[in-house]
Amino acid sequence: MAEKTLIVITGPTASGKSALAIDMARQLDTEIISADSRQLYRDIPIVTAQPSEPERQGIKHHLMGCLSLTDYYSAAKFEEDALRIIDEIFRQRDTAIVCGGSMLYIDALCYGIDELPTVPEVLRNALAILHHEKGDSWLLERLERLDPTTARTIDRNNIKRIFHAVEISLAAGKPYSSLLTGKRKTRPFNIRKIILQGERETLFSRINRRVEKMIENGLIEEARRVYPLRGLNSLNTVGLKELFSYFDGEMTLETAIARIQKNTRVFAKKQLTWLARDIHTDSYIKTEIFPFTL
RNA sequence: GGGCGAAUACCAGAGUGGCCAAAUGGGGCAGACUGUAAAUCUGCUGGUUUAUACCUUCGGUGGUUCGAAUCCAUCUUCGCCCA
Repeated sequence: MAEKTLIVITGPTASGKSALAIDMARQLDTEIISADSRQLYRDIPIVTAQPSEPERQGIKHHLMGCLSLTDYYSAAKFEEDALRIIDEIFRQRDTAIVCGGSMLYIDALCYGIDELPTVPEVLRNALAILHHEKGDSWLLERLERLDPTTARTIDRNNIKRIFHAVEISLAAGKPYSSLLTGKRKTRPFNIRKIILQGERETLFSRINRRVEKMIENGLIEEARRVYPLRGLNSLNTVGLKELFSYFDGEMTLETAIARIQKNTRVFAKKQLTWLARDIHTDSYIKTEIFPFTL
């Protein structure tokens, strides 16, 4: 059996990942798996910059536009889904392509993510109510009792993380920290990672242009359609939340658009920070740097 | 021509004798990240390679004072009002 290779294409938002992936997929006659926590959802193709049918050039795209906005998803699920799809692709071909900018997802796929119990919804809701009633300090106390190790190192202001550590500890019946192995999994295939990089200025102007194009393509209408569901996590997304504020009369359209551009730049910077660390971390994964594509 | 008000760090904007290199917000920069990650959180943002230290800053100049972003005089610019 020939060697199997997974090509992972990543980089900051608007760096041209999708175009490169489609190009490579066509040349290698294979399929694409999206690694993007927002492209997963249908109903929001414009903000998430999902390539249109003609842009896809007949290339099959997995994990894109397949969830409903109310669906729950996670990096662990992504690992599972992506591995399953990759396995299917490898039955026919020697290469598969993963493309996306959700760095946690990509790490989950490349290195694995520790197994944690699924938190029952009843437990999560009950905890949320208690937290709401008793406050942050109560939650921290719970964590100190349930998982002193995590309590010692966790960022005390990051309530979301604290909440998570508590709910996992409760669901597992043991400390959250004890479930973390700190070990990287290896995959039964080669991984070749391609990171798109370029001048910060170039990237920022690409972002600005792309946002303008999204508006032209009907972003406002898209946002308006999902506006009633605005509380959903899937809609806590750059490009939507700003327009929701505009709908609420909190800012002008012009301001909202400027804020989308700014928040997208901030998002891109976070991705770059992640990538910088990624590049400097020892890894058995072969990494190449490519320039932005046109 | 006369009267009043304003001028603060990249921007907006507090501060009205010492606790002020100067609140707060925005913007910018840097970072963390193992189950909602386009999320969530953190640090820095006058200079001096380190600083509980020194230097330079609050429109300009000159004063008062042990001490001034803060008080006085004067000049400049901007806004408002009366002509």
